[in-house]
Amino acid sequence: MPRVTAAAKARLEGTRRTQILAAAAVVFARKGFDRATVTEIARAAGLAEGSIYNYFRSKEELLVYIPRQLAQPVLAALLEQAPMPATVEEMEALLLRLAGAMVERVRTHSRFLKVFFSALPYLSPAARDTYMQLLPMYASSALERMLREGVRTGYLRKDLNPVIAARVLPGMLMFFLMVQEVLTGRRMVPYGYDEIIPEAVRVFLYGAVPRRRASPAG
Amino acid sequence: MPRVTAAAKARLEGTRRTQILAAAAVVFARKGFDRATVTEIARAAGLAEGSIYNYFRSKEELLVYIPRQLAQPVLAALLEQAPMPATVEEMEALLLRLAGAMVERVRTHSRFLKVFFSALPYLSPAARDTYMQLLPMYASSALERMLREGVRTGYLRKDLNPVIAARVLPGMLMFFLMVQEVLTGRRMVPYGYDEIIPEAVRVFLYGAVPRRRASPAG
Amino acid sequence: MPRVTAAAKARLEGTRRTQILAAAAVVFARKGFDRATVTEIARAAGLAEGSIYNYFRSKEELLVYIPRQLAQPVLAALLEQAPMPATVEEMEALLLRLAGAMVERVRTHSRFLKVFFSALPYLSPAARDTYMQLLPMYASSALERMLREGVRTGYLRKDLNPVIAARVLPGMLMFFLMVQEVLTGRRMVPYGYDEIIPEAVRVFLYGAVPRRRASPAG
Amino acid sequence: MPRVTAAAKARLEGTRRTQILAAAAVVFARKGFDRATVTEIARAAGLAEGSIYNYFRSKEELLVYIPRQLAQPVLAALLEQAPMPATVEEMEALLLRLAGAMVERVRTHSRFLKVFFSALPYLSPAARDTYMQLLPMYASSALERMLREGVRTGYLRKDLNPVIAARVLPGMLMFFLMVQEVLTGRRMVPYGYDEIIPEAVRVFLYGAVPRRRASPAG
DNA sequence: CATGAATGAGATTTCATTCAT
DNA sequence: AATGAATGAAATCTCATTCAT
Repeated sequence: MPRVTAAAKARLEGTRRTQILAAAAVVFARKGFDRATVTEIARAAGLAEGSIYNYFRSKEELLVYIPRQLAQPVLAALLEQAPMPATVEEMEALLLRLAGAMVERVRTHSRFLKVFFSALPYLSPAARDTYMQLLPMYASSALERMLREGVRTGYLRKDLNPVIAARVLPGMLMFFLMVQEVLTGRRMVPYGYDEIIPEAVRVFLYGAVPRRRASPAG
Repeated sequence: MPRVTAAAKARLEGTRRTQILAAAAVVFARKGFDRATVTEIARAAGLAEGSIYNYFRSKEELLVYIPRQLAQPVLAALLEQAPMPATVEEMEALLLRLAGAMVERVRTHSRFLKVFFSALPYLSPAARDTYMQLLPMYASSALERMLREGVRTGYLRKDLNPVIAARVLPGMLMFFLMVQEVLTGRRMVPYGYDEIIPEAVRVFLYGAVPRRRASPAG
Repeated sequence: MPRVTAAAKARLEGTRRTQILAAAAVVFARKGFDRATVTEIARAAGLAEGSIYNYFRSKEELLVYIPRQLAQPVLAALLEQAPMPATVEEMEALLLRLAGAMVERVRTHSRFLKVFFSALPYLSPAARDTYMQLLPMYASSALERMLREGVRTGYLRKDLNPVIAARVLPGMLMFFLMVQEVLTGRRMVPYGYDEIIPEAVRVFLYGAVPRRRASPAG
Repeated sequence: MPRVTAAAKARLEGTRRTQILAAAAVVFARKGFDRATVTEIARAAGLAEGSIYNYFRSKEELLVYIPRQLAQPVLAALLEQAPMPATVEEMEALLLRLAGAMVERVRTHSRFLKVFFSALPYLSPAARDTYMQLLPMYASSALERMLREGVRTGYLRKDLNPVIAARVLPGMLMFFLMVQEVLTGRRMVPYGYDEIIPEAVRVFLYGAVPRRRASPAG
C-alpha cells in the first residue's frame, strides 16, 4: 500500500532531479565545473550532500544532464515556424528577428554558457555531442534550407554556398556575444545590439561594397 | 667572479621558464587547468615538482605566463605591414590573406586555446585581460582603420560602420574555428577552409544578395 | 523530523571537538605546534585527517581553541570565594593555599604550558590575548584587592604598592615552576614545593631582613 | 702554497660562523625556529643557502650554537666582582644594581629569548642545558653565596633559606620581564621598572608586613 | 669555498563519495 | 528517501639539504 502512486513518485523524482540540476547549473556557472563543490550544489538545492547521490551517480553526471534540462530549441523552432521568405525584404526581416532571438538567448544563458566553454573540451565525446546541441547556431540547418530556397528562387546569389553562409551569419554575432557576454563581460565596441544586429544583417545580405545603383532596372 | 655571466644566467633561466611553460601548455591543453596537476607538468618538463616553484610562484601563475610566451601579434603585424588597399580587389586579396593567417594561427594554437576558453571565465580580471590580448580578433583595430579608409575613398559603402564591420568579418570565421578546432575537433560543414574562407570574404564584401549586374557601368 | 534532536547533536559535536582538542593538546605538548602534524593529531583522536576539518578550520584554530577547553579560572575563583583576610595570619594562610593551588595547577597543565610558551610569541595578537588569560597570575587582580585592603586595615605596610606586590608574589613561584616543570623538567634546587612555598610566602610577608624582635632596644 | 695562513683561515672561519649565527639569531627571534628558513638566514648573513652548510651541519645546529655566541655571563660577573656586602644597606644597593642589570639584559635580548622559549622544550637535553646557561637567574649561585654570608653575619634572617631565596628574588622580576618583554610585549602594570625594581627589592628584604616600629631606636 | 638550482619528502587542506542512522 | 559525519586520496606548496659547477 504505497502512500504515493508510482506516477506521482516518478513525478516527484523528476522534480527533485530538476531541482538539483537547476542548482548545479547555477553553481557550475558561477564557479566552473571543477571548482564547484557538491556541498555547494546541495546547499543551493536545499538538500544534504548525500541526497544528491540518490539521484545522480556522480558530480560529472550532473554536468551531462544539465543540457537536457535547459536545451529548448527556441531558435530552430522560430525558424521552422516562420514562413519561407519569398523576397529579400522578408529574408532581412526574418534574419533580424533571428539575430535578435539569438542575442536574447545567449544573454539569458550566458552564465550557463560559461560552464559550457569551461567544461566542453574535456568532456567525453558523448557528453560533448549532447552539449553541442545547445549552441544556437545549430539552428543553422533550418536557416540553410531558407538560404537554399532563396538561391533557387533567385533573390540570393546563385553561387552562394548555403551551407557555409548559414553558419557565417550566426558566427558574425556569436563572436560579439561570446566575448562580451560569456568570456569577459565587457563591451568590445561602443555600440549596442540594436546597432550591431542590423549592421551584421546588412553586411550579410548586401556586403561591404556599395551596390552600384538604385537603378530602376533593379 | 660568478661562474656564469649574468647574461648567460638570464638566458638559462629564461630557457627553463620557457621549458616549463611549454610543458604546462601541453598539459593544460590535455586536461584543462583544474585537472592538470603540478606533478604532471613537472614530469612533462623533465623536472621535479618542487623545481617548478623555483620559477613560478603558483600553478595559476603558469597559466598567466603562458600567453606571453605564445602571443606573437602576427595578425596585427600582417595588417600593419600591408599597404593600405586602394581598390576592392586589393582589399579582397588582403582579407583572404588575413583570414588565412587567422585560420592558420588558430589551428596551430588550438590546444592552447582550449585552455584559454576553459580557464578564462574564472580567472581574475587582471589575468583575463592579459589573456584577451591573445584573441586574433584583437587585430581588429588595424582592420578597422583600413575599412574606414575604404569608406572614405569610396570603394566601400558610405554607411558601413567600420567598428562593427571590423569585428564581424573575423567573427564569421572564428565561430567555425572555435567549434571545429577548439571545442569539438569535428567539422561542422563538409568543406575545407579553402572553400570557407573565400565564401566568407565574398559574403563580407558583396553580400548574399546578387549584384544588379544589369548596369552598363557594372 | 531529524533522527537526533538538536540538543543531542550539539552535545555530540561538542564531544567530538573536545576529543580532538584533547588529542591536539597532547600532540602539541609532545612536539610543539609547528612540528605536530594534523595526521598525528587525527590519529591520536582516533579519526581520519580530513575529519579534523569538519570541526576546525585549520591547525591554527586548534591551538586557539585549546585554552578555552582547559582554562578554568580555579585560582581566581579560589581567591574570590575566600573571605577577605583580616590579619597577617589569615593572609599568610591564604597565600599558602593560593601558592599551593598555583603549583598544583601548573604541574597539572605543564605539558600544555609547553605549547603555550612555544607558540605564544608567534601567534596573532588576538590568539595571544586569548592565551594570556590562562596564566595563573592573571588571578592577580583578586590578590591585588586583598593586599590593598590589608594596607588600608594596617596589617600590611602603608607604602606597599599592591599592584606590583600582587604580581611579585606569584612571580616568585612562577619562575621555579616554569623552569622546573615547563622548560627543563629538572629541579633547580634540592627542595620540594613543601619547602619552597612557605619560604616564598615568608619572604613576601616578612622579608629577608630579620624583624627587630619586639626587643626593647629593637 | 696557501694564500692565507692556517691561523688567518681559522679566524676567518670563526668570523663566518659568527656572522651566520648572528643572522640566525635575528631570524629565529623574528620567526621562531621552525618558521625560519635557511634561505632567509642565508640572506640575512649575506650568503647563499648552500654556504651555510659549509659551516654548520644542519639548521638545528645553528640553534645549538647560538647561545655560545650570546651568553656572556654579565650578571654572574657583576656579582662576583662586587665586594661582599656587609650591611643591609650595601645588600640593598647591590640588589638594586643586580635587578637593574637583569632587566637591562632581558630587554636587550628579548628577541632572542623568544627563540629560547619557543625552542627549548623540544630540544635535545644536551642542547637544552647549553641553553639554560643563558637564563639570567643562573647568576643565582653567586647571589646565593652572598645571602648565605648575610645570614652568617646576622644582617639577614637566621632561618632564611639562601638557596631558595636566591631564586625567589630574580623570579619576582622575571615574570614581569617574561610577560612584558618576551611573551606579549605589553605592560602588565602601569609602572615602569624604576618603580617595580625598588618595590621588589623592598619586599624581598623587608616583606609586606610592616616592621614593628615600636622600638624607640627603630 | 661559494653558489643556488634541483630535489622530493612531507605538510596542510579540500572534497567526492559512502554509509549508518 | 534524507542526512551529514567520516573518510582518505590527492593536490598544492614549502623547504632542508645536496651537489655540480
